[in-house]
Amino acid sequence: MFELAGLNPAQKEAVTTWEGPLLVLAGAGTGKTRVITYRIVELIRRGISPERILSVTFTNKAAREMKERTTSLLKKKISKQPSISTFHAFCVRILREDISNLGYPQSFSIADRGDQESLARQALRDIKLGDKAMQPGDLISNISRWKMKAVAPQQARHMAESDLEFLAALAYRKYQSLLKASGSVDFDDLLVLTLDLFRNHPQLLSKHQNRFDRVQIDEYQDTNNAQFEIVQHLVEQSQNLCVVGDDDQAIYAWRGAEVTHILNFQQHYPNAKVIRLEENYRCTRQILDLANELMKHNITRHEKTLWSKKTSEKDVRFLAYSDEQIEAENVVGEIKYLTEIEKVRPSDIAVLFRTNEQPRIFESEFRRQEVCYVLLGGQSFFNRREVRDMLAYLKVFANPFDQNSLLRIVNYPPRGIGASSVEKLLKRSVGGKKRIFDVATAARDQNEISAKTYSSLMAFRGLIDVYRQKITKQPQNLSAYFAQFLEEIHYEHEISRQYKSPDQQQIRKEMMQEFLQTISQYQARSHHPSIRDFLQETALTGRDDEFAHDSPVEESAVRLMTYHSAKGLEFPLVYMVGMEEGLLPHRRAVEESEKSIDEERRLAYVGMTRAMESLTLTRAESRTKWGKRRPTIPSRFLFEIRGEEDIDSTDNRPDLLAEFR
DNA sequence: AAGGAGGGTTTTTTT
DNA sequence: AACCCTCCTT
Repeated sequence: MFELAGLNPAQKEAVTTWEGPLLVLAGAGTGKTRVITYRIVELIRRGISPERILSVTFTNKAAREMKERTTSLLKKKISKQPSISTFHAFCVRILREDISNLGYPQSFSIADRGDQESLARQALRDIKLGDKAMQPGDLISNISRWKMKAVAPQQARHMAESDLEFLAALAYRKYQSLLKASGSVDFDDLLVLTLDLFRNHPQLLSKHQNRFDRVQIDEYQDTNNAQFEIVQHLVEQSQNLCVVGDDDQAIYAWRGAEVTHILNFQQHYPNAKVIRLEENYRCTRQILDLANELMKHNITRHEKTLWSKKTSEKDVRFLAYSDEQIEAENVVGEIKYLTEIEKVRPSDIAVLFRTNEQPRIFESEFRRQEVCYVLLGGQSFFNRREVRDMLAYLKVFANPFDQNSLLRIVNYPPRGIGASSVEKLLKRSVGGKKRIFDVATAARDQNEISAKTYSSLMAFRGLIDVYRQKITKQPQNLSAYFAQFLEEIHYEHEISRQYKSPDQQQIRKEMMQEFLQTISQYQARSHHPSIRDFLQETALTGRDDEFAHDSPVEESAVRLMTYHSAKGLEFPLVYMVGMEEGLLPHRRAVEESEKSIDEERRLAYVGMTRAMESLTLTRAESRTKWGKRRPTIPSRFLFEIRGEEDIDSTDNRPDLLAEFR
C-alpha cells in the first residue's frame, strides 16, 4: 500500500472508499486522474477480478493513458484487464454482442460525421427543405437532441410546434431510415440503442450488471441523459459507482450534457459519500487566483476554494496586437526564442483557441518561422475531400449496402456514370433497400440508362468485388491492396488533372499519402486487421494520435488545439490566443443567452487552468473575417479576470459589438 | 457525360 | 478563402 503515501488525505480517502456510491468533486489540477487510476489498482490488489471493473473516460487518450498507468503501477502482470474505455466504445462492445435483439445486423457499421452530413443533406433534399431553410448541421443537432430525449421520428412529427420543426421531423424520419437501410448507427444511436437494450431486455441487462460490480465515470459533469440512465441501470444492484468531475469544467452542454447529473448526485444516490479535492498541484498561485476570480462571475455552481502552494515570480501576461497576423508572428516568434535559445521543450508549450478556423494563420506562421508544431484534435483531417473519398471506398468494401458512400465515389474519378443515370437508378432502389447495381439491368432494359453507362457500372462493380475479395482473404495486406486499388482507378492522376496549381496538387497528394499511412499504422498494431475494424476505430477515435508520444517529431512539436480538446491536459506554458468578444465568448453564445456565456466562461477557465507555470492571453485589435477586416473588442473575460476597469478604454464597447455582428 | 464559369454561402465546440 | 451548387457549353 505504500504508493498511497504520496496522496493527500482527501485523495487517500477517495481511493479507499470502495463500497456504495461515491462522488468525488475534483477541481482542476487536483489529481483526479491519479485518484481514479489508484482506485483501479487498489481494487485489483484487494482481490476484485480486473474484468469486473469498468472505468469510463471522456477521451480515448485518457483511456489509453489510464491503461498504461495501471499496468505500470500493478507491477505484477495480470491475465485479465480491467475495462477502461470511453462511453461510446463501451456501448459498441455491448451492441456487438446483443444488437440483433433490436433488429440491427450484428455487423453494423458506425456512421461518422461525414456520413451523417450527407445523409442529412439527402434527407433535406427529399423533404424539399433546401439548405436555405435548414443546414445539414442544424438537422443533425436537432436529431441528436431528439435521440437524447428518446423521441422517435413519428413522435417528433406530432410534437412539432412550427412548420419548420415539422419538416425537420420528416427529415429525421428520412435520415433514420436511410441510416438503418445501410446497416449503420450514428454516434447517438450507440448510446440510445444501448439504453434501449437495457430498458427492454431485462435478461440482457442483468447479464451486464453481473459482469461489472465496480463502475467509475470520469468527467461526470459532461454526461448526457442517455449516459446517465445507462449508468443508473448498470449499477442498480451493486450501487458501487464512483463518479468524478468538476461542475466548473462543464463545457459540453451543447452536446446534451447536463450539469445537474453531478449537482444532484446525492438525490439520485441517497447513500452517496462526497469527497472534495481542493488542493491544486498544477498551477501557480498567480494563475489559479485569476482563474478563481473569473469563475466568481458564474452564479450557479458548487462553491469551492481551490488553492495552490506553487508560486512563481512570473505574472500572467495580457498582450494586445494590431491584427491577427501580428499576433501570430509574435506568439510564434516568442515560442521560437523559448525553444531554441531557452531550450524549453516544444511539447511543453500549448497554443489554445476557440474555433478550428483560428489555427490556420498560426500554422503558416509556424511553418514560416520553421518551428515544429502539431495540430491536435479537430476533425479537419477527415473533412478533407480526399480523405472522405478514400473512407467512402473503404466503406463500400466493408459494407455493400452502404449506398451513401457508394454514391460519393461511384463516379469519382469520372468513369462515365453520370448524375442523371444515378438519379434514375436511385428511383428504382426503393429508398436504399435495393442496391443500384441490382436495379441496373432493369434500368438498361427499359432504356433509362445507356448501354455504355451500364457497362461502366458493371465494370466498376467487378473491380470493387475483386478487391473486396482480395482484402477479405488477406486482411493483413489491407494497406497494400488499397494502395494498389487507388493506383488502378488512377486516383492520384485525377488529383493532378483536377487541380492546376502545384501547391494544391502537393497538399492533396500529401493527404492521400497520410491516409494510406494511417492504414498501415493501424495494420501494424492490429492483431486481426479488417476494414470494418479500421473504420470503427477511425469513427470512434478520429485520427490516431495514439503513437504521438512515440514519434520523435511530435515529441519536439508545439501543441495547437481548441479549449475543448485541451480538457484534461496540462502544459507548463500556455498561450490563449484571440481573446476577443465574438471568439471567446463566441458570437453564437453571445446571441443565445446568459447560460451560454457561462459555458464560454468555463471554457476560458479550462484554458487557464491547463497552465502549470506560465500563462499568456493575447488578442488582436482587428481581425479579418469573411474577407473583411474589422476592429475587435477585448473579451469581457479579460476584464472579469482582472477586476472590471483595469484594462484599456472600453467606452465604445456596445457600438463596436454591433459592428462585429 | 464532362468540364468550366459563376454565384452564393460559410465558421463553435466533438465522442 | 474554400467549398458547394447550378447552369451552360461542348
